[in-house]
Amino acid sequence: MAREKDIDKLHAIYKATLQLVLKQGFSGLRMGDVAKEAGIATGTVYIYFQDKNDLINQLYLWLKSRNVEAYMLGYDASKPFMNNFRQLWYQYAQVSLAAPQESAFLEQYYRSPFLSEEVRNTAENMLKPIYELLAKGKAEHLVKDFPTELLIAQLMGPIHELVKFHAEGKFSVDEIVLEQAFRLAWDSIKS
Amino acid sequence: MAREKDIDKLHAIYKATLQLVLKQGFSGLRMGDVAKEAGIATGTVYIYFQDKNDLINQLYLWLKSRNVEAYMLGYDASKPFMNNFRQLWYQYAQVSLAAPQESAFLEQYYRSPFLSEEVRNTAENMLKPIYELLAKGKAEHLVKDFPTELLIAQLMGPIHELVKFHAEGKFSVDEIVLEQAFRLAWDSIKS
DNA sequence: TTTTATAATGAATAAATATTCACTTATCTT
DNA sequence: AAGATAAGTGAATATTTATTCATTATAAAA
Repeated sequence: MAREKDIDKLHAIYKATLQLVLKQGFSGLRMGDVAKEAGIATGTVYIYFQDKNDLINQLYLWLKSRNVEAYMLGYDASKPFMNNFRQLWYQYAQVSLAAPQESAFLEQYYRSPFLSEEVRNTAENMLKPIYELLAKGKAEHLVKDFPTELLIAQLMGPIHELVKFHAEGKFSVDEIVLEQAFRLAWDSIKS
Repeated sequence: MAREKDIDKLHAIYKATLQLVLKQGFSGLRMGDVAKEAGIATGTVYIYFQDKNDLINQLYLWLKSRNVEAYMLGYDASKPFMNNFRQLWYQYAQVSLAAPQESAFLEQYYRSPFLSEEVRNTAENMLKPIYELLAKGKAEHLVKDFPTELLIAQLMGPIHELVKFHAEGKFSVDEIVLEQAFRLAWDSIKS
């Protein structure tokens, strides 16, 4: 009973926090600034989050699940390996490139000391379908019989790196480059 | 004339800072702790560094140059492409794996808002020989004629990713895995 | 409409911590 | 050996900032 929490305020806090963290890093993040940017009072932030650390953890989880949802769109384990591989690779790349700052945040904070073990594990679990897909590719002799973790590193690494280049404006990733990148990825792991 | 700065103290400060940043992140870094860990007085840190930000920037530069020096060891642009490529790839991977935390620090802070533009550029320049090597490989038709940045991303990305896995203890990178990783790298970019 | 539980506020509080500085110590020069 | 210059110290200061809390506003339930 009584008044309910406002989902819009929650989202406003998330957005404000992301923006500030990207601009100034975690150490530059002030709860007062978050509140100001979100258009609410300082104390209100503490109604939605226990403390600063909780806020960062929840933000991470929020962004990560939106992210996973986006690149897993239309994924269906029963489809042939190559279809799923191509689709997943492109979607992961495109989603990452479309919001490079969010990707950078997710990448950076996954290893930061701020994330709780629990949140880290939750994020880890979201990669499961990718592991399973590669296992399938190996079983069908389409992919080199190397450790799955190695293959994952080989596939995700270049995308992460490209996203960073792209975000820095050092190198623009267009359609053509994306196709070239996919070719590199596939040439790399195909058996 | 008069007393000179003590290089051992400088290094002690660097080491203390690195250790603390790795454990608690930049936001958890306290100048008092740095001094304590380095076995000197708080004020002394300010004789060696202007402020906290300067300390982080200088630390980055210090680690980066040691890092580059280590993996560039024995590099000689006049040797055949494949020799240099193999050597550089292995050295980069081994150096990174040998000190995964330092590598993580370098990777993470390269994109952080704390690094000054100048330091960032200096770091960027250190990659030049790698760019030149790949350009040579393309010119000799040994490597796919794709943008150099794309090839760099394809080569460095997986190593960075592997180092992270390795550091987390999620996946142990031994001799065999390293050979497999090299094979993936080469299969990927060879023309 | 009244009651009630909870959201929202933001000034005040409580810490935390970067930085300074008056003073001491060490080392170099003459 | 004396003087000069800069390193080294760490308690005191200044500042920044997370968090609290007394109070008010709001929406759901009775």
